[in-house]
Amino acid sequence: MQITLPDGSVREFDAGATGLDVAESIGPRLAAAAVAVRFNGVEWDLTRPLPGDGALEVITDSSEAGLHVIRHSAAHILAQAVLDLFPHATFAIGPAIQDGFYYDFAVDEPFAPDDIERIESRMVEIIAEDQPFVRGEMSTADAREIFARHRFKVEIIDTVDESEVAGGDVVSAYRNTEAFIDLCRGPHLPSTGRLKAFKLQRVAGAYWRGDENREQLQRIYGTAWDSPKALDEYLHRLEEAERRDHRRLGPELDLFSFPRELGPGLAVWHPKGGMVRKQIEDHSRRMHERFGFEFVVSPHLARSTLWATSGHLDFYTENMYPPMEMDAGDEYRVKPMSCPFHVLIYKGTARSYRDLPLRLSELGSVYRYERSGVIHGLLRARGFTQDDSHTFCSPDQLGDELAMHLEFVLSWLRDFGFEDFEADLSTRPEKYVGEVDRWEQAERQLAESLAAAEIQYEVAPGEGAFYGPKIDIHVKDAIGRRWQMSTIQVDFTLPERFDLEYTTPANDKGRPFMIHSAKAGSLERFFGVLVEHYAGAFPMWMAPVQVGVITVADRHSEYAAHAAAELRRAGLRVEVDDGSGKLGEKVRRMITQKVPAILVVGDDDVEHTTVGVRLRGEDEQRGTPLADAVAKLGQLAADPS
RNA sequence: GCCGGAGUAGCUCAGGGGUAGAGCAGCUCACUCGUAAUGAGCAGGCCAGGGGUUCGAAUCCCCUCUCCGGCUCCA
Repeated sequence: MQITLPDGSVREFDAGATGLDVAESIGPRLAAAAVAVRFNGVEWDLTRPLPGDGALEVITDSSEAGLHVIRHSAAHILAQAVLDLFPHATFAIGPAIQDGFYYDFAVDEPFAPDDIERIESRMVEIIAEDQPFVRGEMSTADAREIFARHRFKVEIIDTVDESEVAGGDVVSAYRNTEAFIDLCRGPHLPSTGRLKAFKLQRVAGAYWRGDENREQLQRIYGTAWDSPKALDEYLHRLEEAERRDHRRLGPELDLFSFPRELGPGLAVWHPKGGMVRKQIEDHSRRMHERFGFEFVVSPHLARSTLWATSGHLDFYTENMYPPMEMDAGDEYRVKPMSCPFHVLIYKGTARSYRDLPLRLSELGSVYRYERSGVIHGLLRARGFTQDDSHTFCSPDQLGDELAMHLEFVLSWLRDFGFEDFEADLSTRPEKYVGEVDRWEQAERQLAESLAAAEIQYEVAPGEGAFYGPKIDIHVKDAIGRRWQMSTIQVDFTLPERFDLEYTTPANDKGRPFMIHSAKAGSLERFFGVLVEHYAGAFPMWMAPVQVGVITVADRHSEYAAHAAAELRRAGLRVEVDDGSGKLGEKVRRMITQKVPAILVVGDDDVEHTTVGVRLRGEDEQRGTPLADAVAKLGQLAADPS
């Protein structure tokens, strides 16, 4: 048979040749790294005979697809180990995921930490035995018999049966011992011995099929890589992420805290964190002003009837704090969003097309009753402040407005050191409100604005909110993690619900579009991500203390105060340490507090009106004239505007 | 909310039925020093909260709260 290789060449192989045979014919190194192949676009086991002529690509162990194969195989070995050690256990599903894999089990008793060690040891034995993964196909009827004891597998077989896919009554399974077989589409490693680096990480509860009304299973998470080195690097990345964790750096750098007395998810910002927040807020206001927004302010409470009109009581109640009964029949709710207030500002006057677009912006503090298990530091709090804006525009303005909002968001994110963006365009879901042609206009114009901004994006069909399509912008942080903060959403509902109108040039009544947009998302989450992105070492313009002045000895205090005054006059935030500690200790404190610029003053400096300058990550420069240092630091501390 | 783990000084942690320990941070004193930890002393705790078992509980048991890892959800 004839196999076309990735380089376009065609080679002749005997019937029944496998992907491994083809890989070996190309070269031994490739064959050693191969974990599977892609045959005519379909992933295929390395040792499975190829069915005839076709194009073949080799999937190597370090590629994304290869790691997927490795992790999926690791999941099978995990299941085998668990079924060996826990005869009453039954297994559900075990996919490969980002960086690893998991498998879900139903067991009599939840796994204990030392169970995980035993399971890991058993996996090591299975790997040492180098059992082959043997693929087989069977009818769903036979599969039902083989897996009769495993109720979740039977349920999976049932859904295969119900599906309309061609050949839907045949399933594949992989067997690596007489005792262990698992339903699986594949492909897998040729044998268990090819799993070279894995580690079980933790156990957690997880609902069967992700449905909280169904049985909760025990999920074991693990990670697997193509080599011990890659595994080590991954574990190091995890440690690095832990070191940057904003919940750890927050208290260390005295930025914020979550006093128990306040309740879960409610933070207080300390002076240092508050100073950084002020920089973010100031920048937000500058940017909003530049992009043509006006500033509004709304209260934290409103009558429940407002939330009934807006629809929040229908679709958002479980996230709202319970009502406060005032006088008879007068009930209030704390706001979970600012939109209805801005809508009322729009509605406060008869609007003409000449008023549009009307762009309203607010740093609006909102409170959402998040379920206790989901709270996560500043990244998911119960009280937070959104840099919220609502733009009201006519249909013909929508395209330009969306493009402007996207430009705003991208420019905002770049100012905070994010360069790598991806967007999701979420389109009309099954349950939606509004007219289809408005949806289509909005979706088309969102897509056009993304294309114009040259942002890579994916369409998430049906993932839009019921009230309109949206763009979510994801950024990649310094250690490669993705965060979603900014969002641009078109809304058809609120203008309807509040019956918003404007008078058109033809003296008709038009209904405006409404665009919700948050650039930072919430100041809390944005700040939390920034802390982790910068590992607490904020760029100078944001740093709570921009310059630390340190004395060599007590007799330099007066000169240090003079230098500090000069720096403050230049607009810099300065902290002086003229304590009696040793110089090294004082420098160390400034460095661990991530102060970006350190000035040291001693005898020479007093004599020559100079300072020793030490910038973050650079060597010290002694004898810099004070005036030069002030000028230079002033420049370095300039904000992005 | 659910499953699992954990709460001992401001922080990081040791102790594990017989009356509370270290390092760092803090305070005081000495030292006056040129770029990542000077020395000594002092102070600091209802061992998360409540209930139980016991002659005796930080320690064992039960309940609650909070935090951590997930599930679900999300700015």
